[in-house]
Amino acid sequence: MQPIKIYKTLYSLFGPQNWWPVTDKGGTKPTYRKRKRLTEKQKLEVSFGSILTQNTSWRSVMLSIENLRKENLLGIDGIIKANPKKIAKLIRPSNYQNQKARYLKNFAKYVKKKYNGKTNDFFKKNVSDLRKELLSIKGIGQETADNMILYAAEKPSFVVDAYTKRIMERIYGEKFKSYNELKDFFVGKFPQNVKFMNEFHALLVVFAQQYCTKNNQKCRNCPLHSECAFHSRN
DNA sequence: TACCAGGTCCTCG
DNA sequence: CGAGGACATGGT
Repeated sequence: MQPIKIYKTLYSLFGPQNWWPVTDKGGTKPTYRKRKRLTEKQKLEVSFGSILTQNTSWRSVMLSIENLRKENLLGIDGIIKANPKKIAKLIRPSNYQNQKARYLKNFAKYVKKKYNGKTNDFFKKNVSDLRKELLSIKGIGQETADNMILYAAEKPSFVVDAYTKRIMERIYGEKFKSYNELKDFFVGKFPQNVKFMNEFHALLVVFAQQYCTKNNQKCRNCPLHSECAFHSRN
């Protein structure tokens, strides 16, 4: 089964996901809504969320984001000035709070230093350069970098996460040793446009959570059941 | 109770 | 390089 067919099947089942959830003007929490274009503030919120959601459920991350907003800390300058312990306390719900407080500061300091705090200028760069710069920041690994490129900078990039790995290894019946090996597998197999890549990744997440679970207890009603190598073997 | 959740860094071989 | 440990909360 081609990746494009996986996409079509999941899309017809779940519909558009409209990622990444962000807070609208005057709102108090991130929501999934259709939006034409992100404001600079929203791009920053997506960036922070990308870091906070590392190995953590989105539900917990929302609490952290709400906490940060209450203290007016969803901005470059705010994070730079804030005491690390204060940040850690606010983002505690999303786990690894001390580490992630550092990561947020690293990101903010980088944008401040290299782009005078203008997140928009940073995200205007071409994908290749942007990715390199993101990866140079301690706390931003490959997945977080791709995530920011796709959902904050709104440029084409394929995000590989634990869900993607699990799904693909089951469907295709082969192991992918590294992040890049899995990413390379998809090269040339689907359109390289933002909308498609945005929805594809989001759909894979929803699919993994609802059907392709770790304990494979939900295989029974799986929409990709018949074309899954894992299922065929069992 | 244990296990998992939209990873990354560091160290060691 | 790639494996293995640290990080260290909240939900089920």
